[in-house]
Amino acid sequence: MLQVTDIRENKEKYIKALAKRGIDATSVLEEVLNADEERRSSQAQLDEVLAQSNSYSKEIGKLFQTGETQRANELKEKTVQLKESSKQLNEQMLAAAEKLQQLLYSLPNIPNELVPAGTDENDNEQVYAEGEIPKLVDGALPHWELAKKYDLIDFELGVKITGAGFPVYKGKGARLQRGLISYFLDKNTSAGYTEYQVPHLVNEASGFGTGQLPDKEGQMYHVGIDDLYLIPTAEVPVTNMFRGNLLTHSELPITCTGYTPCFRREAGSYGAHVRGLNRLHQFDKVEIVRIEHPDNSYAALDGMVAHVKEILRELKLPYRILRLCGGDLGFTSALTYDFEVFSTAQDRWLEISSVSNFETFQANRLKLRFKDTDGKNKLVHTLNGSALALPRVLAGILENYQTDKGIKIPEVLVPYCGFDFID
RNA sequence: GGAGAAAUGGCAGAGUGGUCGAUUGCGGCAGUCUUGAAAACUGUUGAGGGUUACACCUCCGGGGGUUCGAAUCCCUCUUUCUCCGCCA
Repeated sequence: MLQVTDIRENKEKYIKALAKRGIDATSVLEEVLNADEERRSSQAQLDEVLAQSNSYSKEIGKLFQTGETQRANELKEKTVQLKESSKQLNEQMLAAAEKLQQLLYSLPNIPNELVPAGTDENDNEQVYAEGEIPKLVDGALPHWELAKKYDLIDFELGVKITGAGFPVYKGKGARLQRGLISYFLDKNTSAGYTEYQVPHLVNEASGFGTGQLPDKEGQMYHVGIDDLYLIPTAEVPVTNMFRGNLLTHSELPITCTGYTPCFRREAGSYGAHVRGLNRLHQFDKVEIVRIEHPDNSYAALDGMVAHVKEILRELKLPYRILRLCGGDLGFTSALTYDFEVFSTAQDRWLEISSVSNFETFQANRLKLRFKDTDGKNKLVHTLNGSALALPRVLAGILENYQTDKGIKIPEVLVPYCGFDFID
């Protein structure tokens, strides 16, 4: 959520920045400032009435103590009217505050200066690429056929017990998944991230905290009877562990990692691009989350990018890094780098990680602050990234490591899998 | 699921209708001492809104009520603890 105090002072900056997302925010921001003005003026009037009322009360107390009941009762009558008007003003103030809140909820984060202008994924800017694209054998298969051929994943079985987008991993396929999760967690913890196991369902307040609610409600599975949401990413429970906290500056940075399944309804897209592991309703992901001092958040973002790079380098997968353009940037993000692995058999890039700095956007909703060295309470910066999302990494491994005899296992994963070849 | 107790500032923990936005301890910050650090001592320190700055307003788990006045009394919800039941 954007900070209204900052909008008040830098309206033009916000209009300019949001234009990068293709949003003309001129009139919305005008409404924001009007609602803010309305809230403040009705609050000021209310405060005045309450101040008067408070001073009467104090006086009445004193009068009773000195036994001047007559005078006290006279004053009591004066407070009746004040009460009535305070009630009215309070309603006015709450209505304006609510309106302001709704307007602010509707506005996405403002992009960082580095974010290129653009409308969709075609305008994303490639900033890095590494790894050789392998030459595959004749008749190389896409991963969904490899999965079937070597009996690694059963998509139909998942359809039977749940529905499309809920695959069943089997045998070496299941073991490879487990190996990847352990490998990722080990990489993250040895880079200093603390491992967490968190709930896979969260309450409404957590959904609001990280920005999934209210604008992306339809993307989460909702358990109505208990009013809980299945998490779309570990980001939600992990970041919300710190909701409402006031940290000391010496506690920063806080770095967490966690493996969770992720649940996404993602309605609306069909065809070859969602075949196999390309898009799922349930998938596994290892996430890294950082809570940072504002001065350090962009250095931290670079550090996270370097960390993910190292993992992909070890896996020897060909990948590239994109800086997302304004039109493709997530609602809550100020700057995002997407990592994509090249799927040779499909001849296309698959997104496997997204690393973002949210600056104060989440922290403002979360009321997650720290006491800085100057004694002032400030909002922290939150960041997170996938390190990594499993299905497409698995797809990339299966496709890029295939030979005419079977599938090789990347060297670093062999100790985690207990085998080096799938045939 | 049933019965009882509780929820207070970053943390711990006093406070049962009127100088209580809250005693105290720890922690934090600043200083003295020290080559430096620790210890000790001194000072300072809740959050939010509002103001150029003050003033002022709100906040003692959430919501509602009683009262001129509520951390304090009443209702309700949530959570935690103890006991019982059930159970991986």
